[in-house]
Amino acid sequence: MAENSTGGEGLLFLTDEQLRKGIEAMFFAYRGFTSDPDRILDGMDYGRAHHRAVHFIHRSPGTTVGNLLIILGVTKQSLNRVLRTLFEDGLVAARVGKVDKRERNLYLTDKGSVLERALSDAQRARMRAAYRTAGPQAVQGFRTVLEAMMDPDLRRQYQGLKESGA
Amino acid sequence: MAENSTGGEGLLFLTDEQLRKGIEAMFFAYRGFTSDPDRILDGMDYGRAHHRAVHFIHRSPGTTVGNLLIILGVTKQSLNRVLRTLFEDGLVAARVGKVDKRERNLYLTDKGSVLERALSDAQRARMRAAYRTAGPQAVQGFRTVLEAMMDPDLRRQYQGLKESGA
DNA sequence: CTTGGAATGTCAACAAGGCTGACGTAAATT
DNA sequence: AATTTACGTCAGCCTTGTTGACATTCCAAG
Repeated sequence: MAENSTGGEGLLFLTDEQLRKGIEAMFFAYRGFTSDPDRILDGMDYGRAHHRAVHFIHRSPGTTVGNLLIILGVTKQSLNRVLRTLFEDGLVAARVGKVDKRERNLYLTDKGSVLERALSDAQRARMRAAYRTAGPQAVQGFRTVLEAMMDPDLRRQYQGLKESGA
Repeated sequence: MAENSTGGEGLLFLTDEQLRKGIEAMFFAYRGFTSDPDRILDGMDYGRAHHRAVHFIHRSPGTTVGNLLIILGVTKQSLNRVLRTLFEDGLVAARVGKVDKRERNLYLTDKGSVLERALSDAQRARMRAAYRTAGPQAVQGFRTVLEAMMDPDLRRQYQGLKESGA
C-alpha cells in the first residue's frame, strides 16, 4: 500500500512487467551489440562465428581447440569449419602443443590481429559510448546483473578469463 | 598514475580492458538468457524465431505484420515462414484490419498463450533470480547501459513499447 | 609394451533461420 | 485510372549450428 522505492515491499523491480522490460532490453541491446562487427564482416567471407573465434584467440593466445569448444559452446565440426578458413586465409596459426602434442595452440597472425583490431575497435566504440553515457555506477550494475544471468559453468569461464587476464 | 575510483581521471571504467570485460559479459550472459526458452523449444518444431514472434504478438496484441518486421528486423520472407507454421498449428490468429483491410492484425490463440506463458515463465525466472541477486540499484544500471547500447531506431521501438504498455 | 582413452581433424548429410529476387493480389491513395 | 502499400509466396542461396562415423596421434595406465 505504501509507495516507496527500496523500503517496505521494495520489490517493485521484480514485477513481471519490470522483468519483461529487462528481457526486451537484452534483446534490443544485443542487436546493437553485434551490429557493428557484423557490418564489417559483411562483404568479407566471414561471419559472426569467425568473429567469436578470433576474439577468444586474441584474448587467450595459445589456447587450444578444446578450450575454444568449451568457451564457444559449439561442436568441434562447427568450430573446425571456421578455424579451417581462418588457417587457409592466414589469420590464425596453429602450433603443436609442447607438453601435449595432441593439442594445437592457436595464435593470431599479424593479418589476423588486424582484423581482430578492426572488429573490437568497432565493438568497443559502441560499448565505450554506452558506458560514458550511463556512468560508472550504472556500468557496475550492468556487469553485476549480466554475471548473475550466466549459467554457472559459463560464469566460471567468464571469471576465469577475468583472472587470467589480470 | 594516481589511483582513484571516481575522482581525478575517474575514467578507469572506460579502459579497453573494462570494455572487453563488458563485451564478454554480454556474450556469456546472452547465452544464459536464451538457454531456458531454447531448451523448451527444443523437441517442438519451433525455434528462437518462433519465440520472438510469439513474444511480441503477446506483447502487442493486434500488431501488424509490418510492425513485427520492424521490431524483429528480419525480412518478410523470413518472418512469414515462421508465422505460417504458427497459423497452421493454431497458435496465432490473423484478422483483417478494420481500418486498413490490407493489414493483418495478429493475436495469440489460447494455445499460443500457453506456449508464450511457458517460454516467458522460464525466461523471467532466470531474469528474476539475476535481479534479486544483483539488487535494484544494479538493475537500474543494467537497464541504463543496455538502453544506451541500442541503435537509436531500436531504442525508440523499445521505449515505444514501454510507453504503450504503461 | 600394449592398449584404452583423449584431442583433434574430416567427410557427409541435414536443419534452422537468415538473405535476395521475382511475382501476384487486394486495398488504399493520389 | 494509375500508383503505391501491405502482404503472401515460390525458389534458391548462405551461414552456422547439429549428428554420426571414422582416422590419427599421442598420453597414460596397466
